[in-house]
Amino acid sequence: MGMAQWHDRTPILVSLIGRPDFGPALDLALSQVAAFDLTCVFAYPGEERPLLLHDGLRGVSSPAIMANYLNGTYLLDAVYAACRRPVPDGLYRLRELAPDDFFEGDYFKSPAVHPCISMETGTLAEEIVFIAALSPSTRLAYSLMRQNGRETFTETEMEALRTAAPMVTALLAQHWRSHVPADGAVDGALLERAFSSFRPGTLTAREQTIVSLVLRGHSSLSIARLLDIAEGTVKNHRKHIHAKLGISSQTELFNLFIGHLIGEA
Amino acid sequence: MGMAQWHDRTPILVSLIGRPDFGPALDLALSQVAAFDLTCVFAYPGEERPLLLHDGLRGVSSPAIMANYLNGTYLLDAVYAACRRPVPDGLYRLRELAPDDFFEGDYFKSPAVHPCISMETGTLAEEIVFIAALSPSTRLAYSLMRQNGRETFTETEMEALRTAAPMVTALLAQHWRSHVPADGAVDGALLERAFSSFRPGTLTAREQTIVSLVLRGHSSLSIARLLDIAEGTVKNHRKHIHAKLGISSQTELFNLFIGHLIGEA
DNA sequence: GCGTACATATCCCCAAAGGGATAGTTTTTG
DNA sequence: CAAAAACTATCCCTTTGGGGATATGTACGC
Repeated sequence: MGMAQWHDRTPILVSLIGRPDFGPALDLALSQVAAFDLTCVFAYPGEERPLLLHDGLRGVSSPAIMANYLNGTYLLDAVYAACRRPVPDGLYRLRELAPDDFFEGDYFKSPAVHPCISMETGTLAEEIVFIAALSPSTRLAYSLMRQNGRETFTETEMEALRTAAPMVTALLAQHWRSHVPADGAVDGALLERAFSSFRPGTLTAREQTIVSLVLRGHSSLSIARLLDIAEGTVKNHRKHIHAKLGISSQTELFNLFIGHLIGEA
Repeated sequence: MGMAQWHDRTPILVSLIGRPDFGPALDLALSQVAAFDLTCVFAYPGEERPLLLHDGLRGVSSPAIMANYLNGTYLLDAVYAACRRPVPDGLYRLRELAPDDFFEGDYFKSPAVHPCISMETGTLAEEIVFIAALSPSTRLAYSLMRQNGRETFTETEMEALRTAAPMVTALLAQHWRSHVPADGAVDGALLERAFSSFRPGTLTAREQTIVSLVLRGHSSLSIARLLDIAEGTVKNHRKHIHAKLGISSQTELFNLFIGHLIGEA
């Protein structure tokens, strides 16, 4: 069954946390426990679009299909639904996660939506997935797939993979934690407090509003639309802000703010 | 023997990497494999003074003795010598590491130098130590100690601990890597640490260099002059960085980094 | 009433960043 | 050794930001 080999390899996986070859190494180590053909890791952060964190699809899924999936068809994915439900950390068969009629529906059969299932070379024998929580609202999904013509995973294999699951989910979370935007951190209370304690008195209320929007990543045009004023007005405000703070670029503004954040800590 | 319990607990240890309760949890998990009374983790970075990273000494070592050790008597320590030699990662008995006359020398017998050995309550039955490399010149040492009146570690216990050693050393390195100033980093400031822990694995070394310069406020031209490459090359790197991080502007890069800073706190 | 500060808005010009495409050289890695 | 990845470089074109100058409306206080 290969559990001994699995235990032998886990220390190596731990040492590869945070390194670029972690994904391939995880594939390799798990292949000692049970055979599979394709893998991938997606993050489903909050209500945002998924991120492809690891691509073990061997080029079977075209870039166009992947782009489709990331742009919207993921909403129809049973794995996505499970991550939103959410389910506890562990190993799941796709058949368990999917509604009864899933495999009869348009999604599964469409050749243009799923990055893994619908490939030119045929259909999948089975997909199983490790699900790991990164935060209350973010889940990682590590899929193992068997291609057409092969058997489904036996219960013996599943049992061995289930034994490995606690380690797999812990590894997934540790390695990819820093690759996924933190839970609402960018508009969290911490950031709010940092904004309001940033140069109070020097800037007018309106200017503070504009600074906080700039720091959140908005362009002048985007700010103008948000506040329902002209783009030129926003640019003018930014000009005044720069003059007051004694800086001459957005970059310096970010630097001031980073210094402010660190100084507070 | 407890190897089954050990394997059960390692996933929890992995999930605690980077969290404050990792040290105690490691002590607890290893105590299932073999009994011991006291523990501690030191880092020996380059040629600098050691750092006490984990204190499982239960107050047996006085602050004064610890200060002495950190200030200079560590130079006489056999564990320090082993880390400077250096020895390969693994588990060692202190008796193996020490020169033959070590236990007869002034160091071992002095009541004022060793943070663990010389305590009021008596002497040690034995000390064993896991040594893990953090970098070519930095080693971590995780000591397990049995107090007076107990037996030394049996060969059976040592064998069990040696089986666990690859995982233990990998865990040590991962958890405490960010606690020890990077190799040759002059100041190892907060900001430096934040830069180096920003999306590891996603970006190449060169790309990380460019990101850190951009975040410091440099323009493409300024970076080009600093690195003595063409401005277009810098712009190209930035293009690739944006693609990898899934963003499309400097502003978003700053946002990611601010989120990273806040997320770490 | 008048000055001041603030928010709004427009024009022009230049510097910088973003992005597609392509390609030669070096380094890493299997 | 051969393939892959990374680093280097250039061309061209669009979008965004930065800054000078200027102007109108509005709210507040003296």
